[in-house]
Amino acid sequence: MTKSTFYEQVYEIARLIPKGRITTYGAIAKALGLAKSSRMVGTAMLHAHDPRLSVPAHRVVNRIGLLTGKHHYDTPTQMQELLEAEGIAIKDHQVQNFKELFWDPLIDL
DNA sequence: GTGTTGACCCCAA
DNA sequence: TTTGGGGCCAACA
Repeated sequence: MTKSTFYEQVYEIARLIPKGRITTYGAIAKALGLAKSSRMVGTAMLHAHDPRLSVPAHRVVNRIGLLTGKHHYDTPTQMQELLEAEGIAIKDHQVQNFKELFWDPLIDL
């Protein structure tokens, strides 16, 4: 944990996201003590495309539940498909019932 | 060692 | 109410 980079920390939190739930970049950043640097979380997710990391990046959205990162997937619809496969409804690239599906990493801690 | 970039967030007009 | 701009910090060239 001492030598792990900031990205590793983000991946760790992301892996804790329960199936069928989602969280936000800001929530993860805050959990790491960098509430003002939520951008780093998104950047970390960009590197999370590696399957070995087992990071459910599709469960991470911005604060309004918008699938901002879908454009970085193989196909623009893949992120939405993955979320819908877990029972999360998507409409206009936005997560429906976002408030209910939202999972705060701080709670798990 | 310096500068640019970025899957964001918050505040002020 | 909507829109615009600043900030923040780590990784990369």
